[in-house]
Amino acid sequence: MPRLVGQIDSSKTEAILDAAAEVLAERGLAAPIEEIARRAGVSKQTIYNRYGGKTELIQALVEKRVDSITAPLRSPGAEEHPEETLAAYARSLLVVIEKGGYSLMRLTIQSAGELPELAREVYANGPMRSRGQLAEYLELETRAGRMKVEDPMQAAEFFGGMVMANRQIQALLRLPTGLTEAEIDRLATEAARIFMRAYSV
Amino acid sequence: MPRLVGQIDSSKTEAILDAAAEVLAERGLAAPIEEIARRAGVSKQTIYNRYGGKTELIQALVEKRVDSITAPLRSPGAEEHPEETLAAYARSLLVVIEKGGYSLMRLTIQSAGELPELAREVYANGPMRSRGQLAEYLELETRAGRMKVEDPMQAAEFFGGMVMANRQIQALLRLPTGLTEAEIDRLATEAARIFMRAYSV
DNA sequence: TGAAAACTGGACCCGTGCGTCCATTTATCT
DNA sequence: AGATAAATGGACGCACGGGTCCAGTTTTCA
Repeated sequence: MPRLVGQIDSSKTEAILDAAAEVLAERGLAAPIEEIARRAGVSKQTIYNRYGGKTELIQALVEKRVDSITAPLRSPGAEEHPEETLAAYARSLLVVIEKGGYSLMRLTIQSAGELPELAREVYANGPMRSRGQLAEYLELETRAGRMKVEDPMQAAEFFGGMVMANRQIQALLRLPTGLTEAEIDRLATEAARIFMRAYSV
Repeated sequence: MPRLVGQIDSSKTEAILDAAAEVLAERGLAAPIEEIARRAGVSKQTIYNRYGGKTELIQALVEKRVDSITAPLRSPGAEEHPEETLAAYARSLLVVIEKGGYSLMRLTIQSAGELPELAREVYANGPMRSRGQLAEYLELETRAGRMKVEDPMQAAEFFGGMVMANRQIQALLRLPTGLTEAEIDRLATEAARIFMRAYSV
C-alpha cells in the first residue's frame, strides 16, 4: 500500500533492512536475497529497485546500523567516581556483545575481502570512535586529578581490550558466552578496579 | 612421483594444505577447490581422495595449523623479571598477528555457522590454551611473591586483551596494522608495565 | 614383468543464487 | 476516470563451483 504516487514505500525499506540483518546474521554472505525478500514480505525486485545489488544492500545495512549499535558506548557519564563510570562503560560494552551486536562485525569481516572501505568505516565508527570517547574521558579525569593517564588512547585501548577481547572472539566464533547479568557485572567491576589500580594518581 | 605402491604421496598432502591455506586466506570460504588444486600442482581428484570434501579439507587444515601457530605462545619463560617475561610474551602475541596468523581465525569465523565444533576446537587450542599457560605463570609468580594475582585466569584474560584486542579486530577486518618492530616493542613494554602496576605485590 | 594403487585431466551433472525481464496489480494524485 | 509509478511474482539466463566418473598414466614393490 504505497502512500504516495511514484514514491517508494519507506516502511518496506525498514522491513528489508530488518530481514537482511536477520538472514545475513544467520547465513553470512551466503544469505540469498530471495530469502531476505521472503522474510521482508516483499518481492525480490523491490530490493533491486532500492539497492543495485547485494553488496550495496550490505553496505546500506551496516552503515545504517553501526552507529545505532555503538551509540550507547559513546559517552561515559562523568558524574560518579571514575571507577564507577568505567565499570558502567564496561558493562555497556559487554551488553552490546551479549545482545548480538557482533553479527554485524562478523558480516563485515566476511565482506572485508570484497568491501575494504566498509571494513574501514565500521572500524572507524565502531571500536575506534568509542575508544576515542573513552580516551577523552580519561584525559578529563586526569586533568581533574582523579587519575593519572599519560597516553589516553593507549589506556583506552587497554581497557577496551581487557573487557572485550575474549568475549569478542567468542561472539565472532558463535560460541555462546552465556554470561549472566551477575557475571557481566562482576567482570565489569573487576576490570574497572584493576584498571584504576594501574592508573590511579 | 609416489614413493610407495598404493601409498599416498605425503609431499602432495603438504602442497595441498599450503595451497589451501593460501587460497582460503585470500578468498575465504568461497575459495574454489579447483584453484587450490591448481596451486598445489595436483589434480582435483587427489584432494577428494584425501578429504571427503571442502569442509573436511578446512577442518584438516585448521586443526593441523592452529597448534603450530600458537605454539610459540605457550611457554612464558620464567627466568627474568616478570615484567620482562610479560613483555616478551606480549611481543610474541603481536608477532603472530603481524605475521598473518589471523587468517586461520578469520576462516574459522566464516565457517562457524557450518562447523561449530571447529570453532570450539580453535578457541580451545588457541586463545584458551595460551591464556591458561599465562595464568599458570602468573600463579607461579604470585607464589614466588613477585606478583599479587588473585584470579590468574581473569588476569591472563585482561593481559591478553590489553595487548591483542585492537590488532585482532584490525587483522580480522584485513586492515593493515602496519606495526613496526619498534612499535610492537613499545606496545608490549607498555602493556607489561601497566599490568605490573596493577598486579604488583 | 606384472600387480597394485595413486595420480592426472578432462568431461560431466547439478544445485544455488545473482540479476533481469515483464505482464499484471495496487495505490495515489490530478 | 485517467495517468503515473511502485510493487508483485514468476520465469528466465547465466556463472560458478562442488562433487563424481573414468580412461589412461606413473610409480613402486614383489
